[in-house]
Parts: sequence; C-alpha cells; structure tokens
Amino acid sequence: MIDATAPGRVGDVRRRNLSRVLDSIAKTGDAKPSRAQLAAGTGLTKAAVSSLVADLVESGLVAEVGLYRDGERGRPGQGLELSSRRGVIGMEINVDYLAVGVVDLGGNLRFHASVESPNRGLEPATVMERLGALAAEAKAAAAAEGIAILGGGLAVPGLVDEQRSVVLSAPNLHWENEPLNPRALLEGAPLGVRLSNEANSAALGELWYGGGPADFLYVSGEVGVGGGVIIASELYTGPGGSAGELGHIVVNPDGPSCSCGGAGCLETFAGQEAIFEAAGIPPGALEERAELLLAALRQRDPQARKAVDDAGRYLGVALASSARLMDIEAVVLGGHFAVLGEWLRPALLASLERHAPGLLDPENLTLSGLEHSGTLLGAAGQVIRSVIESPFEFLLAAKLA
Amino acid sequence: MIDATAPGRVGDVRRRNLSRVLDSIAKTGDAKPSRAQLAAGTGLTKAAVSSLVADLVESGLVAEVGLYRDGERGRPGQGLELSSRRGVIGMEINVDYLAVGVVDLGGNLRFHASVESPNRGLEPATVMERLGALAAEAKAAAAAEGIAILGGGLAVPGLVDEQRSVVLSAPNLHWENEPLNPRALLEGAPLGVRLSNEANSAALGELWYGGGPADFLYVSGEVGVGGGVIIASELYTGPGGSAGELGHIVVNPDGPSCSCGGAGCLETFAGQEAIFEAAGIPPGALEERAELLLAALRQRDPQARKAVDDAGRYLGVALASSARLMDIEAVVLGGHFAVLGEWLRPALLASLERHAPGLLDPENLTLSGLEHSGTLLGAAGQVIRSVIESPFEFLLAAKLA
DNA sequence: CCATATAGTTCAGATTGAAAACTAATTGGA
DNA sequence: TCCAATTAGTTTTCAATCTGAACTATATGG
Repeated sequence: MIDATAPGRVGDVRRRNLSRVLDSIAKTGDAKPSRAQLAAGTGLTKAAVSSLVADLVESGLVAEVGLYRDGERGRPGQGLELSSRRGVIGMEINVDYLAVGVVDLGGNLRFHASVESPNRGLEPATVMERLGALAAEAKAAAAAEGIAILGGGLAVPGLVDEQRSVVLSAPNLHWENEPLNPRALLEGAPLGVRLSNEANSAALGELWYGGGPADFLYVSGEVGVGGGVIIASELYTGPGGSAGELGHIVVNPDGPSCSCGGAGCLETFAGQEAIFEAAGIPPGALEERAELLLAALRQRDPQARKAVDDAGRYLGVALASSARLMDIEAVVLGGHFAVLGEWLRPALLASLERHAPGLLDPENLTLSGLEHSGTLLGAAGQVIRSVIESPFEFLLAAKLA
Repeated sequence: MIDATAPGRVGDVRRRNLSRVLDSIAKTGDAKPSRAQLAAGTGLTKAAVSSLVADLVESGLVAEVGLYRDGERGRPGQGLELSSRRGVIGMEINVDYLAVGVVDLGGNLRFHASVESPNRGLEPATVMERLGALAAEAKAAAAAEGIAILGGGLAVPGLVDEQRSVVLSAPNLHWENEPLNPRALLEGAPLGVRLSNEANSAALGELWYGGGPADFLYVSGEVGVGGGVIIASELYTGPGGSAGELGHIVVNPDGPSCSCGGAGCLETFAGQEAIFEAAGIPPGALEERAELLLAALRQRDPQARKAVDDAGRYLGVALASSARLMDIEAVVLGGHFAVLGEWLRPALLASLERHAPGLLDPENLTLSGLEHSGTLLGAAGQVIRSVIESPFEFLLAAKLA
C-alpha cells in the first residue's frame, strides 16, 4: 500500500523530518539528546537537524535544557527535550469513578485527581458536568505550574466513534449512541479533546509509559473485559475501529448468553461480575467486593479459588485463540486482572499450554505496573503522539496564532 | 508511527511518486489512464507525472498503448498500462499437486500448468526438482509470448520464513525447518523467488485479482484450515509473520487434541480429514473423497449433512471470535470451503448469529471465485506488488544492466 | 477553417537536504 | 598558560525535485 502521508511534494520532506526529529527526541526521553546525536540517530545531516530543531524550539514544542557534558573532549551539546511547559489533559469516565491528569509532552504525570462517581445509568450530560468540574481543577493546576494545555484525551469504557465523538455502546454505563461534546471540557485548547476507548488507551499507556514491548495484547479487566492490541508500537484498531474486543471472544460454544447478545463469551466467565458471583461474593460496591475476593483467596477459600481458576482457564483459551489469529507474542494484564494476577496466573498458563503449547513464553505474560494512571496517560498520550507525528500542522497553527 | 525506511532526502520524493504513479496505473487497470488522468488522480502536476512516466516507460514497467478518445473534444491522451511484456512466475507446492503460472504485470494469467504429485512425506529436494521441471515449462511459455520474467513467487501450505526461504513447519507435508532454494527455480530472474504461505497468497490473490474488499478474512480449506487476514488492502502477518492461523483457534475447550499440540482447535472439527471422517467417507485420494462427500450431500445423507453442519457451526465460532478480536467485517471462503460453500452456509450463519449477532452481514460472507489459481496469482502478485511499491530500486537495477 | 478544449512539454522559481568548510567551545597535555 | 585535538553547531554552495505558468500538439464541432 502506498502511504498517503508520504512525501509527494518537496515540502513534504520537511513535514516528515520534523516528525522524525521530534520522535527521536521523544524516544531518547530522559537522555536529552543534542543536535549532533539526533543527526546520528535519524541519518540526517547536522545542518538539517539544526534547521529542524530551530523550528521546533520556536514553536515551543522542544526546549533546550542547558549544556551537557559527558566528560569527553570537545564542545558540549545543547540538551533537547519535549517541552515541560506544554501539556495535555487526560480524562477518564469509568463505571464508578472519574479521573483527570495533566501530562506534559515528556509524558510526566504532573497532576492527578479522581472522584468516586456511580456513573452507571447516569445521563451523559450529568457525568460530563461532573467531569468538567474535575477538568477545571486540572486546568488550574496546569496554569499554576506554567503548563500550556494543548488538548485533551477522554477515555470511556465502551466503543466510540472517535471522529464524531460518539459513544456507540458502553453497556456497563448503559449508554448507547450517546454523542458527547468533549471539546467543551477544555474550551480554547487548540487540539481539542479526543475520545477513545478505555482498554485501547490503557494499552497505549502501557506502550508509551509503562515499558510495554512493541507487540502485545493488553487485557483490561475493568467491569467488562476489554482489550487493546499493539502491533509494531501502534494500536491496531481494525477496519471499523473496534478491534480488541477480547471480552466477547467465544471460549465455550455451549456457554451462557452474554450482554452483547452472543453466547459463550469470555466476559461471562472472566468478567468481574462473573468472578464475584462464582466466588460467592455478595452484591455491593466494586471496591468492597474486590477486597472480599482477595481476602477469600488469601484464606484459601475453595469457592473463590475455583472461580479465579475458571476465569484464568477461559482467559487462557481466549489468549490461545488470539495468539493464533494475530500472532501475539506477549500479553499484559491490566485492571482487575493485574490485581488478581498471581492468583490467575497458574490456571491461565496451564490453559495456554494445553491449547497452544509453546506459543506464548510465560515470561511474556506480565502484569501492568501503571495501575489506573495507565488509562489517563494513554488518553493524553494519543494527543501528544498526534503532535509528534504531525508537528508541521501544529507549527502552522502556532505561527498563525 | 514514523516510517523508518524513508529517510527524508529530497530525492525520496521521487521514489515515492514513482510508486504512486505506478500504483495509480495498476489500480485503474483496464481503463488505461492517460498522464492527465494520473495527474488528477495522484494530485501531482501534469509536468511531474510526465517526467515520472518517462522513467517508468524507459524501464519497461509501463507501456503506452496507443491513443484513446472518449468522444469529447481535445487532444486524446496516450493510454498507459503495466507492461504485458514483463511478468512473474507463480508457483505452488500443495499436498497432492504442483502448479505454475505466468502472470504479467497487469495481473493476467498468461500460462498455467499443474501436475498431480503426492508430496506428503517426500523430500523437499525431490519436490523442488519436479517443480523445477514445471517452472521450465512456464519459462518457455513466457519466452514464446515475449514476456521477460522478473521473478517468481512460491506458495507452500505451511509457515515460512520469507527472509531466509525456510519452511518452518508444514505438518501436512511432514516438513519441519526445511531450507529451500527457490532462487534456483528461476536462474537469472532479477528479483529472485519469494517464498510465501499458501493461505496468505490465496488471500492476496483474492484481494488483487478476485475483487476482494479492502478488509476481509480469507479462510483456506485445503488439507489443513488456514487463513489470511487482509486489512486496509494489505496482508496482516503479525509481529512474527504467522498471523491468520484460523485452523488453530480454540472453538471448544473440551475438544480433542490436535496435530499442533493443542486441543479443541477448529481444524479438529472443520479440517478436511475431520469432515470426511465424521461423514463416514472411507480413506482414499483427496479428490475422490471430496466427490464422495458431495455426492452424499446431494443424496441428503444425514451423516454427511451432520458432519458439514458441525464444521459450519465451529467455523462460525471461530469467525465470531475473529470478528470480535480483529474487527473483521467480511469473510471469503476458499478451497474446500468454497466447494462446500452452500452446504456449509446455513449452519455457519446460524452459529455466527448465535455468538456474535449482527456483527457480520451474511452478504459479506462470500465464496472465492478464483479456485486454485488464486494462490498462484497471489504468489506472483507479491512480487509484482514489490515492484509497484519500490520501482526506484528496480529502475536503478535496470539502468545498471 | 477556426474557436474551443484537452493532452502533454518546457522552463523559471521555490523548497529542501547533502556536503563541505567554517566557527564555537571544551579537554588534556606540553 | 596555551595550543592541539575533539566535538557541536552554523554557514554556504549545490543538486534534486516539484509547482505553476506559458507553451505546443491534436483532437471536435459548428
């Protein structure tokens, strides 16, 4: 396939090289590369890099951070980094809480806040209003730290149409085809607010800020079972944008019917609700039930043990099928599954070994370390990445303003 | 993601535009576009297109095919097409036959030959020798038609390492880690011979020459059950290159063990052998058994009917899971499944509706019309595509020679 | 036979990175 | 202390390539 963004005119070369340099700075991260190092890394000449960096510094995306010597001879280089005075606000609506965070271009979470909020069944307008209040806090915090906010990312637990900012289906919130107006959360931010799926954002957070490998499947165990597929360091969304719905892979054709209308889905065996029920945890608040389950497991309660083993076994079936179909070589467990990680692991690995022996190295089955901030980081990171990938457009806009 | 293969020199613009123009000619196909139409289609100026086309014509990749008037006023354009005097040889090793074909750059199958050959268990060297004889026929036929052979594609029913030309695993041939030397089949062809997987090649054949949509899952029912995933008009191979192994998706966690070492795989329910056995077809040659099965189905034999229904049902489970994970919206059934198509369809659709209601429109479940030539076309097409995507390298080589 | 329309070419102009020469800033040793 | 060596970054010249506008070529229709 011919890359539509590839240079067609001479001017496009610069577009691409601006992005390449910016990406190289982002990848080098804390090492704060000099122009000379960037030249070596990108294959461009020092002259070209100097010219490109000049534009990036002028736009405010990149900052010089003083000299930098490594003990050797020669003139020291000027360290460069993605500006810590520009940032993006990450936001998250989940079933039982709202959260916001300020992430600077370098990927540092500079501010973080969350509130409990039983959003299930609430009107989207009500939830958006509450989230707006939280976003205002984040904006104030950013202003106090001298961070100019370029845009925002909003993650929700459901399928979304990113272009039109519509939540197509979020069964756990009881939302269906709800158009949101995320832009209103950050009035005046030049890049607007991007709506995204919670599991996908968490997968991207893991990739960019959690040390995830270039190829992995992220399994999100929030109230539902979601997934995010990362291939070659990019989110794989599929032709219609809804890939990664791991929760509705069929793991047992004779299984019970599922909220999605199907039958035998993974979620009916390994969703939070299914596990709690099988473990005999009484209804109640999510946090409390999770605590009860962990307590039961610690006390070697056989019913809890079996519930988690079953979930692990079926998760193994889903991962075996996924690995076969998509050639997945690594898996990161997040959310609920990260909390249950060590209890899930034995049954999961046994099941994988039974259904796809040798396909997935147990070492490559890891638990997410980012906990809940992964989703925020990923939601904000998508906007940051869009700047890194198309800085030219951003420069133009900056020049006009 | 930033394309690492495209350092940003000014000269790369031309590289890209050569490819873009060539691709545009290939896509327009039989319409034989003029330079002016290409300019309109690519967004380049007429001047640029003229210059690019001049290089392509000089290299022999593109040919002018006389004037062309559409009744309107004005000077008529020069029709352009991919040269019919340049071609690629497609080759196929399957369990019970060998096949070759000459495909010109325009995708026309100009010569075709196949021989029965019980390759299961034969030494690769023996098989390659037989294939070499067939390839020689193809070369002679190409020479007779004045087609210069640029390279070849060889498809085998197993996992391959394309870079090193090694068949990693072809259980149905009983080959394991067999290095081949496909280059030797076409001594002197400038682009060499590319080894590929049979199901993937068939999927690409369907995409390029069978009118397949931009996004679909090709299901190959040869002796094993294979698959090829096409996303955005490209083959999705996954990080390790072995994506699409539909045959080893788990469709029933309590199912029997499989030749792959796993258990409950689709292949154990819907592989040819499994269907024949369940239908009570006695052992024998593949072709004969297939005929017997079809005859039994036509006579409404209940055992045959049930065997095919079961296969369809489990195929539906696998497709439901695949659609969920990869957001697949269309499926093309090939090989054995295309032959059984109408008998499979009812149970398959019912199963899809049960496990993933509404996810896949029945209209988007189609049967391949290319039959066995799809694999040849796809195998050859991969080499043709590589020229379309990197004509600059080809031009350089042509200029040196 | 000429106005009109479309195809394709020619040429000046602008953008851009490569290459090489240059300036700047540092270290280590004479 | 000072200079050679070394590395960073800038300036200058040059070649590649596309755009845009003017131009030539070739058809149709009245």
